[in-house]
Amino acid sequence: MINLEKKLRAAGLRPTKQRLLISNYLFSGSHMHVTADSLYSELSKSGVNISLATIYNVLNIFTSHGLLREISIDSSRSYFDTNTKKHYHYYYEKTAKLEDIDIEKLQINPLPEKRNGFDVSSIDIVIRVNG
Amino acid sequence: MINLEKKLRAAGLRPTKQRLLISNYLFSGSHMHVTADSLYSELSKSGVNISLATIYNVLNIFTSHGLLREISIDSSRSYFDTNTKKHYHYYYEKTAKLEDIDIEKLQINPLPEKRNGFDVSSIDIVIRVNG
DNA sequence: TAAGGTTTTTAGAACTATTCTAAACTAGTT
DNA sequence: AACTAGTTTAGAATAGTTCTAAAAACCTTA
Ligand SMILES: [Mn+2]
Ligand SMILES: [Mn+2]
Ligand SMILES: [Zn+2]
Ligand SMILES: [Zn+2]
Repeated sequence: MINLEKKLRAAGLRPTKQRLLISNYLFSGSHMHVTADSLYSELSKSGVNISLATIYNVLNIFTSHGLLREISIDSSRSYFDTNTKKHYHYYYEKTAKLEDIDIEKLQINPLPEKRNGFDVSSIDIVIRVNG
Repeated sequence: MINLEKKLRAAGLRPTKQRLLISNYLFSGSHMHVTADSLYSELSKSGVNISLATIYNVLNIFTSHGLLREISIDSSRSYFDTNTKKHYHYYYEKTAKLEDIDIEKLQINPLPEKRNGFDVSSIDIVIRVNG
């Protein structure tokens, strides 16, 4: 968890108790996709009680500091992704779960870089499957 | 507007006054992307007063009957697209406006058809530009 | 290590997009 | 015209998220 403190400081964030607990959940294993609610209830389940306001604060500030990426999948809630590298997603409609697609697995031609003089800031691909 | 009545009947929907007015706005010109709120205020502006509840009802029922397609761009609101053919989108972040990308303009390789035994139900691509 | 200023956390209120409720109205059928 | 099922509506309810402002924690400096 000392490396988590470094990670937060490197991002310009104070390593508070709550941020470290959330980081420990999000960044200690493999990549994951969470919603505010799923994060809140997973932490609660394991005895970590952090207010929902803080969950939202931390998800938003982690996102604005590049530790998370926000994904629009469903207009009723936000997903946050611990994988901040470029990649795409499968979305399982029944379970509402996401799965990463490595960027090399899907070629896009031509890869757009500009449109009407504006830079492309991201390319979001979601492949929805009926399962 | 007689063709709009036919269009609604063909979709299995009663051509009520409100549905015809909304259809006239949505389906008489070229394709467009609306939110419940933009549709409500555009209609109001032109003197067509339909309750917001009906706007939502109609957008949802048109979507479930294949006359519209719902797009997730922003977790804070839903967009509805009068273009129901397969296509992709540019999203202008500053103006929050969408622009269609013809499916032939963007090649995806390999085009996924299945994942873990589940059929692909749609492929959503959004290219965000900073303008 | 103790202040002291600044940032963060928190409970609960507020906000906003959307859906629900149930009563009034309308469309299609006989 | 009367009947029935479907639709519209205002307003209430819901749910995800943000705001407020007071208390707590963090970090710098002495
Ligand atoms: Mn956010
Ligand atoms: Mn909907
Ligand atoms: Zn991901
Ligand atoms: Zn479109």
